[in-house]
Amino acid sequence: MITSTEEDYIKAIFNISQRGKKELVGTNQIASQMSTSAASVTDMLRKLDKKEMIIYEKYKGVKLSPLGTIKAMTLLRKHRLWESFLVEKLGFAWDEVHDIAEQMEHIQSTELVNRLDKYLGYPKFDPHGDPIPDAQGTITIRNQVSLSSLQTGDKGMVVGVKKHDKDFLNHLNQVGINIGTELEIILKYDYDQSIKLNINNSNEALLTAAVCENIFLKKFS
Amino acid sequence: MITSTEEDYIKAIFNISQRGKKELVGTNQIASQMSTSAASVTDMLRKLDKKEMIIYEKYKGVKLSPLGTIKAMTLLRKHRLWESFLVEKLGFAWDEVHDIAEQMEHIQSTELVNRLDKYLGYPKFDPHGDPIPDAQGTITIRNQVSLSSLQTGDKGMVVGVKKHDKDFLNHLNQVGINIGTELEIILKYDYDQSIKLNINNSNEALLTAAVCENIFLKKFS
DNA sequence: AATTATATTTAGATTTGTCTAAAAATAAAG
DNA sequence: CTTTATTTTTAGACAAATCTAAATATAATT
Repeated sequence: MITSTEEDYIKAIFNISQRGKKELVGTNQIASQMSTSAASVTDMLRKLDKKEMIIYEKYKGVKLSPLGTIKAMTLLRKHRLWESFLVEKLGFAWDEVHDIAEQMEHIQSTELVNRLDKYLGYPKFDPHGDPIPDAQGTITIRNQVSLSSLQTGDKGMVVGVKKHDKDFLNHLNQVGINIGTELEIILKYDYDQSIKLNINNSNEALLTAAVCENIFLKKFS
Repeated sequence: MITSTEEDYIKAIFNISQRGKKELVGTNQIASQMSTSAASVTDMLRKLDKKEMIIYEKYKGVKLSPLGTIKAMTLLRKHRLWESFLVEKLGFAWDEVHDIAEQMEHIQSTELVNRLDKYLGYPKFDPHGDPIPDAQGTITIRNQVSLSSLQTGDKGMVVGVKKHDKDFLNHLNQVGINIGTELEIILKYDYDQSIKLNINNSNEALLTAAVCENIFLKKFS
């Protein structure tokens, strides 16, 4: 059996290796991601290595084993399906569901996850636009670009966000940006890469480069 | 904060005190209910006493404090709402949901529970016929009698069961008994109190006294 | 009331996950 | 190619929840 804590480490390793370019993940990276000490991480890496969830080489770093990767995909699947449930069925806002889903993803029952998936109509993306792995662990890749990469005159529709914390999502709510929102770049300032844009053909807004980096769009060709 | 383990102890104490006549619950009772040692129970009782969840007197026994009672009702509410969700929305059978709900009841979020309650239409009883406490902890009492107490000729409708384990519920499935099933006592044998009955005005079945004890009915006057 | 039986608690040890501080290995800089 | 800085691991300790075995308290029985 895998404990809830072990699952959290697997998830952290997966997340870090997704966003970084490097093959191996470092002890300190995991420690800061999980707000714990490097020593605790080392202890856990030993344990996960013995359980064959990771490939671990002292002082070098760590990566998920095939078994660990499957575990990570299952956790991602559960997390994103529960987020979808909370938003679609219970009416939560997209900035309220992360912490609850964080608890629900640890519930052990394959049957439960698969029935939930069916009940939700086999969604391909969660409320933040992240792809939901299917029962086989397969993910639907979408043709998306960062808002940062668009230029003056470009148009597109918001399909996802990179950050999931309350503060960031709340800011988007205030500006009027959501999944499905249509954007048109009125002007991109060379000075600081901030972007003035038109939202759903009505409001205007100015976004900093830091915000733009975290918004994904499907570009209208 | 209350840990998941502490919650399990609170639930056990509540359950034992419900089914027994005595005011105080003993250490050994809790130990056997939770499949653990008496020594572990003593340790935990100290802890729960310090947290003012229980009233504990060495060698005498234990009972829930007002705070502990509220905790127990909340857990019951969560457990039964999740069981309802699993059966009503995800299509699980009533004998498959206990273990999953046992995990889900530990999820911390009052908002989640209340939204779930609303989503389910504020049900008063769960799939086993047990009453679901509302947000204030109030329980709807139902006018029910044990099948054991009925006599030849009596009629009634099944509204609940006392045992929730898979084997027992599976047996009822096989016999054709469910919540809502109508029963008529054809004959109650004096010898061993076993009962021959008619199910939904069609099939016949013979139930032992041990089984009858665990079935609750609303008696037709 | 003394003795036996049962129930409960204490003592001491174990496991899991965590910590701080110190040591060792690797990477970076001169 | 040393020296310095950074990263990682080890050593030792702690809190939570558990265990077994031994001691103590309560209940039951003669």
